[in-house]
Amino acid sequence: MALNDRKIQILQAIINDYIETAEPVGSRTIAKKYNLGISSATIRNEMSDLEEMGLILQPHASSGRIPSDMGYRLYVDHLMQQKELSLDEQKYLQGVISRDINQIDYLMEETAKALSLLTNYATFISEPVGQRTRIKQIRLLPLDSTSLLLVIATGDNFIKNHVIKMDSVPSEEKIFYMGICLNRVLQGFALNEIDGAVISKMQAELQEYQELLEPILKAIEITMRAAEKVQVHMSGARNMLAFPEFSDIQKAKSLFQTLEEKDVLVTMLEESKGNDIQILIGSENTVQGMKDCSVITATYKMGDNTRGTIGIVGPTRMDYSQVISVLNGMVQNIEGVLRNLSDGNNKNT
Amino acid sequence: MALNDRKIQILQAIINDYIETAEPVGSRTIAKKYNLGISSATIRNEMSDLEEMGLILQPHASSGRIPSDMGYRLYVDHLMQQKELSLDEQKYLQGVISRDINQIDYLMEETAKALSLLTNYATFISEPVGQRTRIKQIRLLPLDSTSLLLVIATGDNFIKNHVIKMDSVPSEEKIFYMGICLNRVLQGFALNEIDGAVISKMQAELQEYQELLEPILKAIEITMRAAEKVQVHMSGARNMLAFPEFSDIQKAKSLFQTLEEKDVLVTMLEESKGNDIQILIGSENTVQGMKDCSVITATYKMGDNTRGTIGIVGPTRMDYSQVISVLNGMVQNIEGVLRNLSDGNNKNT
DNA sequence: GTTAGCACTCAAAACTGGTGAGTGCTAATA
DNA sequence: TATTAGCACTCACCAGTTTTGAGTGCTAAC
Repeated sequence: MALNDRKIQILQAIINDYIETAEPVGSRTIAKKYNLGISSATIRNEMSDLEEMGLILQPHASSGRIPSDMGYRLYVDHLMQQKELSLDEQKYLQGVISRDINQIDYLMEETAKALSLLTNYATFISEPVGQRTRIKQIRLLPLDSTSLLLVIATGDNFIKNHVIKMDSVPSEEKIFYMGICLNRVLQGFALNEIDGAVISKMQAELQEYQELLEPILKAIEITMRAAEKVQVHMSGARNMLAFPEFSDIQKAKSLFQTLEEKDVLVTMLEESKGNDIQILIGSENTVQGMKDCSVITATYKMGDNTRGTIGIVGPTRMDYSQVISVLNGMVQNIEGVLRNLSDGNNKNT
Repeated sequence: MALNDRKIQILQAIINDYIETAEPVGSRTIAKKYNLGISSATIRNEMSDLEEMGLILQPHASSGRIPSDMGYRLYVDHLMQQKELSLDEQKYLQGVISRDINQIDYLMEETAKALSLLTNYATFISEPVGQRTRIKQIRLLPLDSTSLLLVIATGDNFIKNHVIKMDSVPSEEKIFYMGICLNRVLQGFALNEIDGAVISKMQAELQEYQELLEPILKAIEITMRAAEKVQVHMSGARNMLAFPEFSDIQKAKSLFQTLEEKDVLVTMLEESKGNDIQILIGSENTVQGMKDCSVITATYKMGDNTRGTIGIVGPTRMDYSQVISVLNGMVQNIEGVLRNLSDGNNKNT
């Protein structure tokens, strides 16, 4: 059975209508609303074919049809046309980032909020991550008479701190010197590369402060492990409650459970990293609890190999083309802000 | 009309039953279940009085009674008896924190998760904050040929970083020296105290690096503003969906909206800071969107004046005494972990 | 190949009466 | 005088029935 033009028109009509109304679409509706020049009976015959091909399905015997995941896939891959952002939306996008945001985590927070407001779906976003496993700079600073601060910058200029408590802290100069030594030895290393050889080297360099070495090494391990953990921000989960798909409390609850699991979200974002735009429809999602949703992800870049990912979660009948264009717009914007932030917003103003 | 013993017994019965079942409680139920030695008719008369006093109310003409906010208030203030933690719960509490958590934000995250699991309500928690507006130590570190790292430690050992971009970064020694100067001048100051006098002093000290002063000052401002913003972690919002009170999607949505607003949560926690345990019942909440809920907050301390707050949100018929005992237990635990974390978990092991 | 027409299906809405948990009131009782 | 038994009444809820309407598939005619 061939997927001729007319079948495609009908499929498109069904998808458009269902995205809009969330109600199964019947042949008469299509005949009346989209004047394809054929009668409802003919549409019925075609729909019967489309169902046989697995592109649409019937929730129950005497109801209209809804698109299947496979139907959406066909739509997304071949039928959908890119939507342009409305002026309002463009303006809003600009507005959200025009404020001088200069801390990455606020930028993430604001972006997630804006996207969930703009799309009415749920949004999650991971911060830009590059060479985060590798030590770029490592230093020590005195805080007070019993605490020392360990500062580690990773390859992607991500900074992580750790306060080390001890009985008494050496003088400022000694600490400075220790930090320099530490840095000389460990610069460029990843945590799993710090083996016996490296440690002996450190012992040699820091001979005077043997007793401090152990707590410092432990602090480095803790800090690097923490640095490797990627932060993810989530917003707009409540939007999902507005969709009839989730008026069943049980379904809503299990979706919310998934959305609260940051580890799961990170994994999802990791998996799609690299693709400019990735779309996973319903059952295509590997994560349980997302099988009733579609997830669209977009990757943004910040120089080099430093990247982050944005994900939008909606019902399978989400407005794919709108989400994609908003995401594209937002990626542009974030990249702009990050560029501005990383090469000197301090110079102007 | 006096609130005699019998009335109190009846009120208590109504509250207990309603907390358990979420169904309006009738006179016959009370007569059968709680043998107070009086007939349902007598109970009806007493209930009529209790209603007149505003302690209970009737959802509709021929239904049983439910406690009013005022009724809960009386219960919480005078009738409720402290519940002991079950062994399982005590064990769980221990287990949650026995893992070696050494980053404050993970501790917050884990605590919120544990509490929402343990109580089946929603939990939010603010990190320990003390002298966060005051600079305790300030330093500069070189990151690479075009970026400088500003590190600020505030009075409560909270660390905040900021990467400053510039055309070229001076030598390590010069930066070290600049950092020391900066520290000498600014130590002990709050952002709003850095006035003309202080700035001229800095200009004098850093004469050689006039052109760096402006970006550094700007970075200090940004960083201190960010430091002042208190982080809050939220968990278990989905639990609220399990309660019949929120089976109305609209109500659920507006509650979720409030729970997603971190600023609102911070305000709520701030307002209750200082009180060991604070209970706000239904309409007593100033925050719109929480008027159908009760919020119990507890303050935990970390030496000096450094404090954080935990909040538990549930329906007004929440299990107050259980939540209070769990909160008390958790405060003990957190304080333990923080104490351990701040006076040298690095020494042992 | 297309369409009009018709019998059929089935979910959802509207209506029905019955049930039961609750009330308030009153009169009898201790 | 406080308590209680008894009774009429209310009203949400449930189960069953009917009605409605949007939908289908099939068939015969164009």
